Order: sequence, then C-alpha cells, then structure tokens
Amino acid sequence: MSLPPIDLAVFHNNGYVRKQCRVTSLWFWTCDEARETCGDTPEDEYTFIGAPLIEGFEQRGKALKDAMREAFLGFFEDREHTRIDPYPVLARWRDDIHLTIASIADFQPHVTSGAVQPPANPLAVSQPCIRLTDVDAVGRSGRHLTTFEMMAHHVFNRPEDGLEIYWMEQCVEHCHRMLTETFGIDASEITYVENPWCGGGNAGAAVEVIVGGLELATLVFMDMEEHPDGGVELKGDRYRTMPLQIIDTGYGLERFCWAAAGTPTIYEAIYPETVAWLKECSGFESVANQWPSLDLERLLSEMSRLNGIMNIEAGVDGEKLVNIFLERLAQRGVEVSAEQFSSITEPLANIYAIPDHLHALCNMLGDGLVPSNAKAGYLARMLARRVLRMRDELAIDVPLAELATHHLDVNLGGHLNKQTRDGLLTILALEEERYVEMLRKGTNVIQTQLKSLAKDAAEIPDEHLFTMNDSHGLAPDMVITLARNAGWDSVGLRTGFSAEMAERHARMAKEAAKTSSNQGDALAVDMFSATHPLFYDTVYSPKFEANLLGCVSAADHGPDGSTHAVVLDATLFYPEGGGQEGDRGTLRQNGVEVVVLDTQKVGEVIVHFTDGPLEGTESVEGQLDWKRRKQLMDHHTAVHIVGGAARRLLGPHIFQAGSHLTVESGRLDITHYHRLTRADLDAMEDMANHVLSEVRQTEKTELNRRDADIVHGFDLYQGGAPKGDSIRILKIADHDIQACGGTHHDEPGQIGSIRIVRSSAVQDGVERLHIVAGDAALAYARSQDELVRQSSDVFGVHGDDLPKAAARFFKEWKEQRKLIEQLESEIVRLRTTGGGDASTEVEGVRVVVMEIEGDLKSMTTMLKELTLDASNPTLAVLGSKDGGGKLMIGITENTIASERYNAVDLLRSISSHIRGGGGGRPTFAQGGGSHAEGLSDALQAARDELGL
RNA sequence: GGGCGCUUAGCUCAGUUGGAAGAGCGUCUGGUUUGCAACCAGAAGGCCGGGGGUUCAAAUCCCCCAGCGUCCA
Repeated sequence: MSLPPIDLAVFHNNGYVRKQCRVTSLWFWTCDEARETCGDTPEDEYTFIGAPLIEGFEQRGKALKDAMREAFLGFFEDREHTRIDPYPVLARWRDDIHLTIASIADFQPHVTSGAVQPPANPLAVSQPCIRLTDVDAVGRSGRHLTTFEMMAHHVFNRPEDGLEIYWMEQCVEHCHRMLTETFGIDASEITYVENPWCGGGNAGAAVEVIVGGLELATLVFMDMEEHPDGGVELKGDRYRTMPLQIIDTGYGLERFCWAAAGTPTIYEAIYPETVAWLKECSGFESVANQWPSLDLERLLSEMSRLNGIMNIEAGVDGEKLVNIFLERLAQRGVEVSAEQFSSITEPLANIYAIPDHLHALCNMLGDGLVPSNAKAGYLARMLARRVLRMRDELAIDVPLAELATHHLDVNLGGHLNKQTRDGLLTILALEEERYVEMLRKGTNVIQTQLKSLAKDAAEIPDEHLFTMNDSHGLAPDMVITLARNAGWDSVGLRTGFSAEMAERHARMAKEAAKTSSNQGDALAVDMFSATHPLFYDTVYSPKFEANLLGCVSAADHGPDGSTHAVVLDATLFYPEGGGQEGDRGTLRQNGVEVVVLDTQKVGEVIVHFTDGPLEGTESVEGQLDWKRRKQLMDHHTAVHIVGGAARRLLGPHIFQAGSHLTVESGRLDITHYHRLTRADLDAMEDMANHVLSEVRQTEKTELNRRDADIVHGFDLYQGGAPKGDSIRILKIADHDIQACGGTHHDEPGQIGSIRIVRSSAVQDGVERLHIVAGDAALAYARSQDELVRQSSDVFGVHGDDLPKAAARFFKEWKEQRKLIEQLESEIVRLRTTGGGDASTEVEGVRVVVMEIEGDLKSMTTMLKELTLDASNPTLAVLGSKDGGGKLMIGITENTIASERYNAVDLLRSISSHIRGGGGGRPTFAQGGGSHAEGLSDALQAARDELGL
C-alpha cells in the first residue's frame, strides 16, 4: 500500500484543486486553472527574477535575512510556538554526522525516537545548516549554497498519550497563511506537491511548497518507521506507524530572501556587499566593460533561470556545458560568444562562492572547530582552501584572515558562537600559511614528477595527475598552471579529465564502503535485568554485598584467563567506559572466592569476568582492588581538571577528542591548532595543581537531557554524544563541567598532584597530553630519577652534569670515529707502499692482496685510498673476517689495470671459499659469505688466479 | 574511518637495476676588495625517521610502528 492522497480542507477553502503533473506525474494542488505542471520541473522557470514575489522586504544582505527570519519566527510565536535558539552547526550531540544538516537534526536521535523530551512543543527555530554535497555547484548554479538557515516549525505528537498538538491540516494552514498574508505571495503562484519522504529509517507523507518555480519549503509528516512487517511501502522499504508523530518542516531562509529581492542570483540577495567588494578587488567591471553591448544583468538572469530548469548531470565536462548554455541563451535572445561567456561566468562563480564558503567557515570555526586533515576539521580546511584558490584565480591580493574579517563584520554582525575573533583570525592565517606551503611543495613535486616529460609535451600522464591531486593536494588545473610556469609551455588538460577523476574517486569510495566493520557478537546476557550501579552512590567504599543473578561461560569474550561471566543485581565494580578501564577485585560466596579480571557493560547489564564460576542463591561479597580503582579515579578526575586548564589557557576551541585511563597514566586528546610547547604544558600543570588545592568539592548531579542541554550547552559532551535521557554531570567549580559516567573523587585534593609528562601529535589539529596523577605521579618521578641515576653512573658524573657529559662524550665519540677511519687508511697506505709484503708489481700494475681488520665501511675507505690515484694503477683485493667474511676488489679506473682485470670475475672465482657470492661493477666488486675461516684460502686463490 | 604520498647534511631537495652518501643554499677558513656585495679555492657538517625481515650486500625490496602531508567518507 502506498500513501493516500493529501486531501485537506485548507486546499479546498482556498480554491485549490488536485492535479497530476504532466512532467513528473506527481500529484499537486493549485488554484491556477491553467497550470499543468507542479512547478518544480524542467518546464517551470523562475518567475521572480526581476519581479519579486514577496512584498515588503526592501533590505538586502544580513538585514534582509534578519527581517525575514523575524517575520517567520514572529508568525509562529503568535500562534503558540516557542522560539528556541539555534543549535551549533557542529553537531556535537551526534556521533553519526559532523555538521548540522537540517533543523530536525537538532532533535535526532533521542527526541525523534521518543527517549528525550523536546525543548519545547510546538517550537519554531531558524537553524544554520551546512551541507557540502553540492559544494562544486556553489557560485555556478545561481542558487546552491553550502550554508543556509533552515527555518522550521516542529511538532511532536504522541496520540497514544493524548498529546496531539496539530497535524497536516493545521500545518498547511499555517504555511499557507504565512505565505499569502505575512509575505504577500499571490496564491496562484503557490503549488503544493505531494511527494512522500523517507530517510534514516523514518518516513511519512510530505508536501513540497513551490513558489515561482522555486522550492521554498518542505512539510514532512513523519509518522512511520522502517519495519519488515509494515503495511506501507515506500521506495522499496516497508514502514509501519510509530507512536511519535513528528511534523518536520524546512523553509529556506535564503530562498525567501531571494524571492523577495528578485536578484539574478541568490548570492546578490544575501551577500550583496561582499559580491560588490570582490568585484572591485578583482577588477571585474573592466572585464565586463570590454563588451559594452552585452547586457550583463540580462545574461545573469537568464543563466539563473536556465540553471533552475536544467538538470546538470555530474561529470558533464566544461566545454560541452558551455555550448549547451550558449545555445539556450541564443534561443532566449541573448547573443554571447564562448569567450565572453567564460570570461564573465568563471570569475563570477568565484565571486559568488567566496562569501558562501566564508559564511560556512566562520560558522564552523565560530563553534570551536579546529581545522585538521581528518573528520570535521578536514571539511573546514577544504572550504578554506577552496576560498584561497578562488581568491588566487581572481588575483585578489587580500589575506584569508582579512576576507574573514570583512565577512564577520558585514554578514555576521561580528557574531561567533564560541571562538574569539582573534582565535578565528589566527586559525585562518595558519591555514593560509599551510596552503602556501602546499603550493610551494607542489611546485617541487611537479618538477620531479615531470622530469621525464618532454618540455613540448601536450599532456601530462593521467597517473601523475591523479597522484598530484590525491597525495599532494594539487587539483589538475593547478598542476597545469604550475607546469606551464615551470617550462612545460604547451601542456593542457584533456577534456573530460575532471569527470574521470571524480568517477575514479566515487569508485574508490564505493570499494572502501564495502569493507565495512564486522564486530563480533556481544556476550548474551539479555536474560538478566539491568545491574544497579553502586559506584555512583559510594565512591570511597571498596566492599559491597549483592545477589547473584547468574553465571555464564565467558567463552572468548573476557580477558585472558577468564572463564566465567558473573552477573549481580548490583555492583560496585565500574565497567569499562568513558575511557576508564574496568575494575578488578574479588567476589566471595560461601567461602568460594573468584578473581574479577575485568568488568564490562553489555547493554544495561554489568558483567564481571572471573577466573571461576559462582553458583547458588547466597549473597555475594565483592571486594574491589581499591588501589587500582583509586589510581583510575586519580587519573580520570585529573584528566577533567587538565582539560579545563587547557580550555582556559588555550581557548574555547579546546574540545576533548578522546581519552584513555589506565593505572599507569591518563591520556587526553584535545583539539588545538598549534603544537604545544613545554611552557604551555607547564602553565596547564600549574593551573591543574592550583585547582587541587583551591577546589574543595566536586559537584555530581544528574539531569535529564533536555535540561542538561538548556543549562550547560553542548560543551557538556566532551566525551562524545551520550545515549540516554539521563545525564551525569561532573562539575569542578567553574573550572570544568562535563557529562561523564566515570568514577570521580568528591574532593580533588585526594589526587595529591598532577604532572603533564609530555604531549604528542595524534593527527593534525589534535594534541595528546600524557598525564600522571596521585601515586602514578610519584612513581613516574621515581623512575625518572632512576634513569638519571643509572645514566650518570655510566658516565661517572653527577646527575646535574649528565647533559654536559653526554654532549662531550658524543662529540668525542664522533671525533674518534673519524680518527679511526683515518688511521685505518694510513695503515693500508703503510702496508702497501715502500715494499710492504702485501704489495706486488705485475707488469706496471700494483697488485695488493691482503687481509685486514675492519667492517665494510673501513674496507671501502681503504680501497678508495688504494685505487683512486690514476698515476698508480692498482688492483686491490681486500679480505676481512668480519661478519662471516667479506671480500672487496677495486681497480683504478681508466688505467691499464682496469683494461687487464675484471673485479667481478675475480670475485666470483674466489668467493666460494667463504661460501658466499657477490657482484658489482668491473672496477669495483664486493661480496661476503658465511665461512670466515675460508678467507685465507680465498685470498690465496686470488693470488693463484693473478699468478703471484 | 579508508586510500595515496613523503621522511636523506643546518635549510631546500636529488639519489637510475640493491653494490663507494650527492647537489644547491647556508656555515667556517683562505684568496680577491678601502669597505660591502659578488667571485675564486678549500673544509667542516649524515645511525638515509624507528624497529624487524630478505640478501654475501639495503637509503634502495618486504613487514610493523611513528611522524608529516594529502584526497575522500
């Protein structure tokens, strides 16, 4: 069964009738008798360009957005909706997406699943969103954006509990009244298209709201979830009704602005100052003024209209696309040459895209994101590099930080969520430095990669272009530019190459997706009820009593040595989680004691992995390995304190990227854009220890998620997105507040002391702090002392003099190594000159056959000494017993010696005596073997061979 | 999270089939010059990222680790 028609009174009351679209076959509602299409088809052009459909909004840019947003939110506030503040664009509360891609994303997954109450109901919001899927189309299509505000009114109905605020009828009524009354849109321009929606396991009826050929909004009535026995089939999947029935709407703020402004592109409606400024900086006017007869406004308007109705398939190459446009434009009476077309649209695409990208960048960095080479940080870097590249293509000489300053002041009113203005500009200046560095390195890479390529080559081999792009960050057209600058004057890019590369990437991504992770099955303990955690109630108690619920075989789930998995009704044993390792200890029942080797959580059940079984129904007495637990708590609380210190000292972008706590040490990964110096670590260490002495008590509270979000915001979720509705919060004065399920000290002073041992780089933008606290700090200090003691004993100096002594010994060692080399060659010289026993004269050639002490390195030095002098033609055969026997033969090059003898042949004929082989050049051969005792035989064989 | 590339002198980088560790810049010494710059001659400076393996022999081939870079999810 598919969905029934959406037949609402609001349609009939306003004179709308239901029709089927001639082009898309979708059903739609219209009050225009002549209309045959739904409005969103290749035959429906934008009607608002040059003729605004929304009245009463004369502003442009930020002022227009502000007015439009206010009109929308005000309309819904007047109708009992609560206005809520937008969420960050960085989706910290989710672990499946990096960026907020829609207003409903604010409420997924826990509100939409019903586990968590919405912050208000019904509510209205204007949510900044970022979507990077169409990033290539931004600036070119006239309407695509990477960042936009999705205005929305959301309703969460729960009919089973009698909670029904409103559904389709009222929703469409609100929408229609707002469009026609608040925004003064002519009802005949509006069509409502029935087009069911599904995604992410949910589905429902949906209405697309099309005005003047532009989709202004979508109203989704999400009331179904995916289920194999469901009665409704949509796009191949089956769905059934769910208890929570959600109205998910999305109104494109920027599109409303565009429809109100009627500008040729959406960018001129929302970023007019920036567009004008960039045009001025890039000298765009002089380009356009080359052809006074060309009506630029007309060209752009027609371009936008065309873009609106043309479905540009990904991978269509540039030249072909231009021809299509020229043809279509000609049909509309705009005569333009290919040259005019590209010299106007190419810079314009950049001018339009830059403010969009800057907006996304400021929003992301404003939320505290740190650029990186992985995950969300990569998205920011990609945008920054796109801006820099487009800026360079426009030949605009303005630093990235200055572009951002302009954007921040003009389009954001100076507002950033978290990051400071200075922080933002520092980050962007660093990004620009990295970009310049990448280009510089790229030039070098091109020089070497193209070394074998003729200077008059017309094309660069595909493999080189792929490598440059994937491994060195140089897009194909940049490679061409750089190659031309480097002297390959006539290289060009084959048409269709970019499409091929995109295809190749798509193919690689597909293959990578296939190798999905296959996690092992979890231990089956779902027959037990949830274990009550005692460790939150009594932090300092090492003993407890509980009832045995059961004991199953650990199979291969537990650690080495564990045979059974014991489940109790309550436990003091903390299961591994939040980076904190599981507790250990013992369980005793009726005089039977088993050792707990690890504790894990499986669902809501806490499992004790033991070295033996427990049976019967008698109560169990548990005893923690308290020393271990105390140490883990020391490290865990210390990690929070150090994290707080880092945030206070380094800036609001410091976020926990991971942590791990063992008995030996604590590890905290933080996001930061610089490598940390020892001075940074010392400052954090000082502040952390100060907290230990200043803060008497930690505050542990439990809040429901809705209140936690409202009271503390999303910085709370440093440890990742929590799963349930109930959030445990650890507050260390005003120093650090975060959600954490670990075990923590009531009094920070219990830790004793905190040391930050060192920092290391995990990935770009993430710094790892190695921390020791409590007894581990003491143990660390002792082991460091021991290292110094042992090392200074070796040198026989006092510990304080160790660095000086080590430096002196190292220097002397190097000097003496040099000296030994010199002496070795001196020995050879002495033995081979002045009638030494090793040297013989054979018909004008000095022949040296001798055994020496030394390794390959010293042998080669000696051989060099013997055979480099062309005035003394020499054949030298050196042997050493080093490492199973080594043989080396050298002949002075370009002399009678090299004419007469062949080093390789000679070596091969004698190396069998030391059971080895060898090879080399005719004038230099070396080999070795595994039978050093045969060396004298080998040298004798050489003498025989040479007739000595 | 996955793919690819890189790591060699203080710096920027070459290094071919596994067989003697290289260039340019910089530094130092000497020459030239009123002085500077420039030039000439010479010298110093290397655990070829770390650890295993193959081999008579590894900067080079294979495996593991680390760091850096980059593309993509």
